[in-house]
Amino acid sequence: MVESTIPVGGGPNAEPHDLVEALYALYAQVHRQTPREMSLTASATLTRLNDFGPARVTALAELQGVTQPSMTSLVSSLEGSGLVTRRRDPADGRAALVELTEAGRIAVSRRRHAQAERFAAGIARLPDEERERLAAAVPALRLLDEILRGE
Amino acid sequence: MVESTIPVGGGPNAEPHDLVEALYALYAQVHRQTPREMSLTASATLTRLNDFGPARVTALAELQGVTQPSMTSLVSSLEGSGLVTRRRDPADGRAALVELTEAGRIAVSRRRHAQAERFAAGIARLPDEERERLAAAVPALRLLDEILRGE
DNA sequence: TATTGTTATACTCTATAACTATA
DNA sequence: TATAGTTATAGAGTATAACAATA
Repeated sequence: MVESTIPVGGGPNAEPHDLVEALYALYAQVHRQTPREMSLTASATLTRLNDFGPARVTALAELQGVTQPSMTSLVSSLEGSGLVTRRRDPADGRAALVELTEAGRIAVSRRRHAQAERFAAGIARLPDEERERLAAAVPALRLLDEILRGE
Repeated sequence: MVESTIPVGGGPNAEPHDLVEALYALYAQVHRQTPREMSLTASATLTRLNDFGPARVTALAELQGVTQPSMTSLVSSLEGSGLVTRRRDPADGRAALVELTEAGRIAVSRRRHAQAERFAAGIARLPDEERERLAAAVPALRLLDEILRGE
């Protein structure tokens, strides 16, 4: 069994299985308690555009793990809502650069605000020690995401 | 801005929104990279039935954050696949008790195994220090889930 | 009447296949 | 030919509304 032969690391009982289950449960909780104004892919795409600037449809599709046609459809929808714009890439006439509008930036900020508020309440109720461990693990969570994306 | 006024805790830059986004991104990634024999709700429902035994449609719907008709539809589909059975609750003629079959238990076990395997490969590539921090945060993730559930 | 569950219907998200435009 | 993107179409998952059966 993989669960019992590949320990996560320093934790006495923590195994990949435990981490997956914990993430699973917490993710489901987050998903349920966050107002669903838009899909996970939509908000992740807006966040990406906000943090890293304009990107091509193909790049966004790959980053979010959806197909090109799906991303085209999403971008069209976001464009219709005024959250992003499309413009031609001057360097390549085939490519479309997707860029966040001011309304898009506001939407990202508001969503972050709402999530932070919702979760800050729960996080505040954690024992100090656990809260610190959680904060310390955030970079590892991001790194793991990158690793899994790259493979 | 909430992001700058409500720190998670000991981390220098970690904020609630960082944690939420890291969780979202990471779980979405894991979910995408796990063979999609079934939906998130479906596997969560099977896992629940596996770990806690038979349950009513209403209870399952609430736990997964979907409507009763959606859960009815899912249960019918799982029943068609032979993963669960429906039976009448002897104590209440209106209620249907949903129960995992042997095939269902095998499916849960196999999915857990596949996720752990996929995840373990990524975890193994983390620097030792980050891997240890991740393992140390597992109890906090669980605790946070409980807190958010209870609120 | 209230509760449990189902059926009917529609909308959103995503996928595959076929197509257009540019390199 | 290969790449970037779109259009066309279909399937899965979920929601709301209306209904049936039981308490």
